[in-house]
Amino acid sequence: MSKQLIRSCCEDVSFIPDIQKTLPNEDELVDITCIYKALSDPIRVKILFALIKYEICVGEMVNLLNLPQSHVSHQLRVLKKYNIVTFTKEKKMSFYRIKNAHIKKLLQIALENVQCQKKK
Amino acid sequence: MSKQLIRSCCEDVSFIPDIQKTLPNEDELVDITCIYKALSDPIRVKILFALIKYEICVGEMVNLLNLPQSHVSHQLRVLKKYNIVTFTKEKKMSFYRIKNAHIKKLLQIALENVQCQKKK
DNA sequence: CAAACATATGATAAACTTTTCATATGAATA
DNA sequence: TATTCATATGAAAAGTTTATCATATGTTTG
Repeated sequence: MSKQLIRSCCEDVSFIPDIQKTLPNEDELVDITCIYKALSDPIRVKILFALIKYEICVGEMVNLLNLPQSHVSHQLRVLKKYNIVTFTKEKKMSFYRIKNAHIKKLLQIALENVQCQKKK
Repeated sequence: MSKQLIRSCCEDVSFIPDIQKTLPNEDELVDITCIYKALSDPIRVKILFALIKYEICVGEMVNLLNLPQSHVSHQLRVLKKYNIVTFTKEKKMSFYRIKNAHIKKLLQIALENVQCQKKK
């Protein structure tokens, strides 16, 4: 399934220009990193797995996670800042959901990887 | 394409038991978080994008990234610790590669997301 | 329009990460 | 076997993130 990798070694002919061509540009790298940073906390990941099938208000997340309300709000702030979630206000409440299908896919693949590794 | 989300609100009937059933368990959550933590630094992400098509020795990464060798080694240590990369020793050198296809997919999807968002 | 409620924000201490320099390890070659 | 070279490790300063408390904002209902 996986293609043969080219070997780039500091002693041989340099592949560095070829490698450079395959890399995302600096802005893209930073943006990619921000997505992963948003996903690198267990509370935020728990919130996100909950949001795969449900649209949830902050009070309900507080009940689900058993954490102080301000802590939940701060975590949601990180997720908003990095464009991972969005929300709708309705009555006094804010209902959060995952912003797009890529994010759901990232969650699903990481879970698959973890479950796969466990088997070995 | 995306199914309708169920709305869970702290004022109505509680969906919390249903939500709990959909969540990964605590160990899985931590392991998932570790993958994202490993990917949440621009230098590590740059190394990983390079490793998608190439198997690269430490010295060559130093040339590619223009960073002190010890810095590159420390970053590789993080990637090894979280099971993102593996390596083969040959002569004096260590050649690194991405551990599995899930990791490559995570990189590809985050890049797609970033490129998609930019268009909007 | 005042009280109550849901959510957001700010400040701060504690915990963790990143980066650097110096140095250790261990393999290969002279 | 001594030297050189490639990589890894350790310690420490600087920077970042998380968790908490207190409080602010803004909407709704009495």
